[in-house]
Amino acid sequence: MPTTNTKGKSIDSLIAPANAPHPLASGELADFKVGVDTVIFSVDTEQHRLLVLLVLRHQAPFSDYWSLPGALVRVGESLEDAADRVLTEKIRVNNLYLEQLFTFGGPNRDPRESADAYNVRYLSVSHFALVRFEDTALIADGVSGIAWYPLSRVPQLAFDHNQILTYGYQRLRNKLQYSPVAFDVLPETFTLSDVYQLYTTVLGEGFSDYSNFRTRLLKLGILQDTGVKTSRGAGRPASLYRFDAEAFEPLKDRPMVFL
Amino acid sequence: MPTTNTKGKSIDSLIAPANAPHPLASGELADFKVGVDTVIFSVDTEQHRLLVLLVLRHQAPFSDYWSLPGALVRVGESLEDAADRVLTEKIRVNNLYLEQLFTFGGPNRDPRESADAYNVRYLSVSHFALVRFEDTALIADGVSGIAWYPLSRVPQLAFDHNQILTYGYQRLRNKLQYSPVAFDVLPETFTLSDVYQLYTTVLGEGFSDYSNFRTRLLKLGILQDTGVKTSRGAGRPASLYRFDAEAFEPLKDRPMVFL
DNA sequence: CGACTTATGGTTATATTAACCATAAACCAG
DNA sequence: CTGGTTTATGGTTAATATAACCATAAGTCG
Repeated sequence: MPTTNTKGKSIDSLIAPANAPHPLASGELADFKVGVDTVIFSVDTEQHRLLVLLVLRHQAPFSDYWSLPGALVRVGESLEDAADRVLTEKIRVNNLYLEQLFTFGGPNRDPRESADAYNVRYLSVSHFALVRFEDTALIADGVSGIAWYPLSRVPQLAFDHNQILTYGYQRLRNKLQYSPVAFDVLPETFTLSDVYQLYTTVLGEGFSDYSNFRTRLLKLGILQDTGVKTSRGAGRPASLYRFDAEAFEPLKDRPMVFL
Repeated sequence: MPTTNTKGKSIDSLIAPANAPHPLASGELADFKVGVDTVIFSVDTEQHRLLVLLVLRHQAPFSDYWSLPGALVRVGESLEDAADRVLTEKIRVNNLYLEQLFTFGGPNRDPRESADAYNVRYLSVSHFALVRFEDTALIADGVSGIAWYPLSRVPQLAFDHNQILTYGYQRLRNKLQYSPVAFDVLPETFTLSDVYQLYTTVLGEGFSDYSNFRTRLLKLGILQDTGVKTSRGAGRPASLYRFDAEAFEPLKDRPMVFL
C-alpha cells in the first residue's frame, strides 16, 4: 500500500527551488546515509552457548543502550568493505563468514532523521557473520562497552536492532542446515562430536541423535578422516576429520540436517 | 578487504570545510540516492514460459538499453512503498507476491556517480515479485518501451541488472520449493495439473512426475477439494482445489518438492 | 462407436529416517 | 590392576518417504 507522505513532500518543495544544485533539488527524492549493522555470532564451545556481539553506545541517539556493531559507509567504500571494517575494528578476526541479510529503510526508523537540518534518511544494510570465538579479541574503541552476550540474555537494543538480530538468528539456523558454514568456525581438524555440539547449541536438540547425525555426515562424503586420534578426558579417543570443500560443491543447497 | 578510497576522501575534504552544514560536511561519509529495482516474474500458462518484465530506458545512462523496472525512493516513502509503486505504476496489478532480494551498493556501479557534481552514490535495493500474468496491464509511462520477456531471451541489461535478475531467478526457484507462493498467482480455484504446469515451467521437469507430485501435494493436506469438476477440452474432468492457508501454517519452511 | 486424452488412484522396489543397541577404547576410583 | 564410567563407533530394525511405473475412469473428438 503506497503511502506517499505528502507532508514531507510539500515541505520539501517549499524550501527547495526546482532546479537549484541543492541535494534536495530533485524535488521529492530522499537523501540517505547508509549504515552497515552486523549481527556477529560465535559459539562458546566450552559452555555450549550461542553468543552475539553487542556494543554499548555512548552517543545520542540511544545513548547507553546496547546495539549491534555498525558503521556508516564512507566515500569510496563498498557495502562489503564497510561490513568488513566493522568486523576488524571491533574484533580482531579473520572474517570467517559474512553475508548480507536485509536492508531496513523505513522513514523514522532513526531518530536522527527528524533531528537533522536536512531531511536525511538513515538506511541500515544489515549483515550477519559467524566467527570463531577463540580467534577473536574484543576492541573497545569508540564505544563505552563491548561484550559477547548469550543470545538468551540480550537486552532491549537501540533502534530496530532486536528485529535485525531475530532475523539474523533465523538466517544462521537456516545456513547451518543448508550450508557448511559450521566448518568455517571449527578448527582445521575436529571430531564428529565437535560438529554435533556446534549444531545442537545453535539449533537445539531434536533434529537427529548423535549416532544418526554421524552416519549422515559421513555418508555425505564431505569429511576426510585424518587417521589421527584425539583423547580428551574420559572415553574412547575420537578420530579427527577435515572438511573437504571440493567434495561439498555438488551438494550445494541440499539440506545437511533436518529439524 | 577494506579498501578505503583515499582519492575520494581527499577530494571531499578539499571542497568541503570541516564543520559547515553541507551534506558532505561529515567528511568521509558517503551520500546516497536509493533506488528500488524489481525483478517481476509471471508465468504464461498458455505457452508454458517464465516471463520477466523489462522497460526500455530513454535517458542516460544506458539510454536505449532494457532494464528492470525501478524507481528512486522519495521523501517519506519506505522501501516497500517504493517497490509497490514500481508495481502499480508499470503494471496495474494487485501486488501478488513481493519480497526484498539484495542490496547492491558498490561504488561505481552507476555511471551517474562520476558524472554528478556531488559525490553521490547510487544504491539499489532489489526486490523480486511474482504476479498473475492474466491480471496485469502494462503501462508504458515514462519509458519508451515495456515488455514481458521470456527469461531465456533476456538481452544485455542496463547497470548490473543481469546480475540482479539471475539472483532473483534463483530466489524464485527457491521460494517455489519452500513456500506456497504458487498459490498467490494461481486463480482462486485450480486443478492439480495447473499447479504442476506452474512448477515445471519455473523449475523445469525432473523433480517428480505428475503422479507423485499429486500424491505429495494432497498428502500435505493444504488443498481443499471443492467438489466441482472442470472439463477443459479432451480428457477426464479434473477436480478444482482451493489453497488452505491455515493448514499450511505449521508446514512453513518445509520443502514442498525436491529437485 | 472407437480412438485418444487427461485425471485419478493405485503398486512396488528402493532409499531415507528415526529409534535403538552392542562393542571398543579410553579414563578413573578404589 | 580391576571393575565401573565415559565417550566413540558401528551397527540393526521398523517405519516412512521417494521414484518409477501401471491400470482404470471419464471425458472429448473424429
